[in-house]
Amino acid sequence: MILSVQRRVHDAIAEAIRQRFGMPDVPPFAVEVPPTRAMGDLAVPVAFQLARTLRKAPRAIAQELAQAVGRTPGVARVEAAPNGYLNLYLDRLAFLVPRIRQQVQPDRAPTEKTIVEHTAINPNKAAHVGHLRNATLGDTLVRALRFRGTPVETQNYIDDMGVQVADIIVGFRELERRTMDEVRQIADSTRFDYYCWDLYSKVSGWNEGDKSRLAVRAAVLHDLEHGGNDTAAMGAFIVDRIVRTHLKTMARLNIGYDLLTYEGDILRLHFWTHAFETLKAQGAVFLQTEGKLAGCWVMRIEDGSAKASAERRDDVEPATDDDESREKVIVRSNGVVTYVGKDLANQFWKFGLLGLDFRYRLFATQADGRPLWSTTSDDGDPGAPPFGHAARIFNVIDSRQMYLQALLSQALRTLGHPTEAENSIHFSYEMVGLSHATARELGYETAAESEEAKKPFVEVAGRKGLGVKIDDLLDLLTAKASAEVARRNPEFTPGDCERVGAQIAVAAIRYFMLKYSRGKLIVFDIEEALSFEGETGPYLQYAVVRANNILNKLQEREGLSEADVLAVLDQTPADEMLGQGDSLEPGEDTLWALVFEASRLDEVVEQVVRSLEFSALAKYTFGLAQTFNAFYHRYPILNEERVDRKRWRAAGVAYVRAQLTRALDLMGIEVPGRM
RNA sequence: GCGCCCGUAGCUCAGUUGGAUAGAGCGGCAGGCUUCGAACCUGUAGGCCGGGGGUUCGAGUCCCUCCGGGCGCGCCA
Repeated sequence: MILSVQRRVHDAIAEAIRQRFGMPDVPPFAVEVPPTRAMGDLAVPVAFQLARTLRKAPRAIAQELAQAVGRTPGVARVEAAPNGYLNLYLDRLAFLVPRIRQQVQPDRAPTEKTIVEHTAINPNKAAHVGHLRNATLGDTLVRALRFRGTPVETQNYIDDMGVQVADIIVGFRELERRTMDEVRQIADSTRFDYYCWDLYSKVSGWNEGDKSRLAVRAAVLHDLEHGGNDTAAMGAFIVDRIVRTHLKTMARLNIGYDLLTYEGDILRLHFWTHAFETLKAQGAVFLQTEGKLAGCWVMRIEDGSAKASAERRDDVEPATDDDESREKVIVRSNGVVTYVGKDLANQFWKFGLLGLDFRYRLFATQADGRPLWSTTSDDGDPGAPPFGHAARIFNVIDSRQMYLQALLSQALRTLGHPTEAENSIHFSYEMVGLSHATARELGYETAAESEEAKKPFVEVAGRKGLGVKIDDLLDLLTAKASAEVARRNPEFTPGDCERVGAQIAVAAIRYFMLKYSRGKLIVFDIEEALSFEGETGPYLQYAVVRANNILNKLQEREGLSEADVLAVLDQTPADEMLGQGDSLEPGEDTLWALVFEASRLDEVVEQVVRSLEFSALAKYTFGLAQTFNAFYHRYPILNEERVDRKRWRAAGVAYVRAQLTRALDLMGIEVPGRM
């Protein structure tokens, strides 16, 4: 873990600048990691920034600073590079030994309670690859925040009152003429989410067949909202069963939650009514009296996105109400609140600004033993932990909803909560499409000359039943991986193969979802996702498994445990680590370069949380695994004859293994014992 | 029409708050398993970073503009 060292170096150089150049205000500057270890372990380009104000060449400034920086703990020497960089070389042993012994914990950033909301799948059909990206990003964010010590609450929003649920009820009632008992029986005897997947696409077709049929759906929606009738009972049953299938699917991916928030409870506990009063009182919404929106309560949409409003300057004339200043309907003229309204109430509640709270009941106990709570409108469990009251909120939701997410911030600002508006973060990412090849495999043919065939991808559409279900994908990956595991490990039982195969499948799919930056549309292709070679999750697991094997063999053959090796490091000549050995080169490929790279995990996590760009974590971990693979191919460990080298290498392997394991855990990937 | 995102090697993509010689995987070519597991490693070829202006000591990265592609902009969610 390297952040603490970077901070120390930063402060030492800032102090040197103040002293040497008499600058009370040092401009912000970065502490970087230079491209190769030959150039040093840390680098500071501050001389370039100071060149103008000091009217000196960067090189001269760097040289003066190299002199002026006093002895800094952990830093062996400071050099001015000819081009003006300030390069720092760490005191390797002082840096490494405590880290290898796991005596240096990651810095705990002082942070306040954070809520991450993700997954939020409509509870009316099976989960597909689009949902997969959402849940993987959300869960990885949760893990990254926890890693740095941030208290996180993970919420999964359940839209149990929406059109999609209504459609499924219409399907059972109108298309299949099912009674409640029959629905129950279907749920007990089929993969219910798959059954509903097919039914939903039938209903969509039925709805389109005759527009008057939408009245049936409207009636169902009405009954759902009012409750206390057969429709609501059937809806509640379906939602409960589907939610449980979703949770099961997510559990396969090592994804869990703290709280399920039900839209129905937001309505029944009158969250909206309460929020509405506040919004009216503050003038955030108003009753439109003319035009086509007459009779609706609307919110005026500020021009520009959230980004534009964040950058707004007072000196800029606010865009005069040009054309039609746009308005978003919050309450329809028939008095029914829109989705946005309910979301506003939910967001206020998350910040503890609503003045009302849910009641809670224990919903389930998750695989890792963590309890999963659910909101309820009934009495609730008095022993439930406190929820909500967060200082920051991440809503993980694809970029198509940017516009609506911006409204949440806007409302908070209008209501006089600028800090909460700033901390109301839309974690936006691009959607997942299907490659034409994969769509074809799913039996979806596009006419050769159609508009759709010319597009670069095929859109996932639950409405049309077009999409790759997560469970199908996991089954496919697991089968493939299990077969490979069986081939390589003849002594494994079928159960072993299945268990390890499942771990490999999760690694493959989670890594695949994380390796692209979030602004990139993923064109999902089954062939590609099934790969276990090259830049994939299984490659990463394999590197750790190899490290495990090396350390296990050291134990078996020589009776040396990892602890034994670490214990004697102090008495072991460190030529190998210091780069003083005969056959060693100063640059890459050395043990030092490997363990130094491994120490950067905390720095990478900080960067990832700052940028919400998990591809950086994926690439870092892959690069570290690659460096490690190359290292042990080049330098023997068990078969090294010189005992000092052997010890240091073994210690390095142990450290890299620990850091890789942590990095994989951040991505929700487990490491099998063997594979 | 307005807003957001994308354009980097044959293909799929990385490229840190602007910094040192533009990287990786796949595919191609040439090598490496009696040694700590070849889901691996080594070497090699392959790039006007979509085009054009600008800011800067320095631009793949920031600004403007154009081109190409995607997504939003509903009394749906």
